[in-house]
Amino acid sequence: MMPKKSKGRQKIQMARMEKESNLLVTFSKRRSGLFKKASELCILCGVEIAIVVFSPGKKVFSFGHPSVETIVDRFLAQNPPQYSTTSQLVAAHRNANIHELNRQLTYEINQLEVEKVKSEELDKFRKQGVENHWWEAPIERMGLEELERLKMAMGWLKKNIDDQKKRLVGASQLAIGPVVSGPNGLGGGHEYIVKGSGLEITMTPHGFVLGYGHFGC
Amino acid sequence: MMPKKSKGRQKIQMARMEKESNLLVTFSKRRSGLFKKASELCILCGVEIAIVVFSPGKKVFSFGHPSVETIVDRFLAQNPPQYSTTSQLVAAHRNANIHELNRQLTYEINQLEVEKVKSEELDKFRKQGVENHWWEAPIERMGLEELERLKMAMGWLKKNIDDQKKRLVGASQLAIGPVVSGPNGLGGGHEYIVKGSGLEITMTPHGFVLGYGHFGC
DNA sequence: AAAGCTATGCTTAGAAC
DNA sequence: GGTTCTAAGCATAGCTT
Repeated sequence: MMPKKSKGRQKIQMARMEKESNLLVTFSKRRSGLFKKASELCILCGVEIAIVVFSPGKKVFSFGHPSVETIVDRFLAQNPPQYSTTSQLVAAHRNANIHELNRQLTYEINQLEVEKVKSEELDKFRKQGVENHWWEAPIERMGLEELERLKMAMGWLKKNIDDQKKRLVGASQLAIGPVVSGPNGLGGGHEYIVKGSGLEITMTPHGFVLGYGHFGC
Repeated sequence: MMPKKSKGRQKIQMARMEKESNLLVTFSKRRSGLFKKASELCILCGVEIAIVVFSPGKKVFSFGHPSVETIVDRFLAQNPPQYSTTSQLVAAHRNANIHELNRQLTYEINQLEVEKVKSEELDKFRKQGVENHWWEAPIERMGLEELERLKMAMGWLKKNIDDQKKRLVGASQLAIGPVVSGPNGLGGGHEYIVKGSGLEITMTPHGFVLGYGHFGC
């Protein structure tokens, strides 16, 4: 009888691994497994997921569908830190939403500029045959349609930002920039900006962001 | 011979599940599995992970160690959207870092106020015997030490924010609020704020945030 | 250190409650 | 809607290359 070639998988203690070499291998394997599980959850249940991992070597790995930024923005918009009683902090947070709008818009505009580069990078990744998960699939097929929606989204976002800026500072200039809050730290007239539909709809209109996952770093 | 009581696990197609009832059950099971995998990766490899999931019902579920906010902030600080050639957008982004500083500080300040409430909520969760994962472990044991570090971090962050505000607008007031950029959209003197060590060190000093995971919503 | 192997432990689909 | 059970599918620790 042949001796067994391997003892197979052995149980391990749930504690930080001692051997650094094992730890690195395990991290790589389990990170891959985690991302695969996430992708399956996306596919099976049609949900949106973002994962950010800082490796033992402090490098960042991320998984996102449709993108980490999309989900993070929505998370931050919906889980704003609770307000302090300090009026300055309240004022700072009121502007946060305008800022998030700015960032979202800028992000989307920049996608136009970096899309080609990213596409090439993804192609390189795939040709190196690293892995073959669906989130590394060709970006090309979502080029045209998304660009069209993006164009609409941009116009819409820009209008909303401008409207909200007018409400906040009474200014009518279209330039995108920081907005200062009024002197009254808790004035009721602006509250709806924080929790109102204006922000939620504007920030993350369903399907209005370029949807693709990205990987590694 | 007894008839088999179950066919056991059956293979499924990797595509969106048809039956909505099955989809909901699968989402719940697999989300739980995903978070468990993440927690194991945290423990075994000592890494930091954030997961945000938007459920089929658009509710948000999150896993984070030490916290979603910590990791998201670091991710955003390290993956800033590429600059557009549009000067307004550049200006908007320059202020983004100050804003992130503000948000981080505000978040940490507010932790002081909400910690007790969260602790009680977690206790309730545990007493309901929902699950028994480590990230739902008692928050009490990290109360004192973290509060001490938080106190230091607050002073440090406040100083940095003030310093950077002075550089940007020449103002010396300590009030936390939005900062306007100079008229020249691409002035070289402020560039270091975007990528410089001031932000990176200030935003996410290792171990300077309240470290605990949170769950559900 | 990255890729493949294999036996074993872990996850989970389907069903019943 | 949640729980529990079962058996089959899947992930992966320890090896080897």
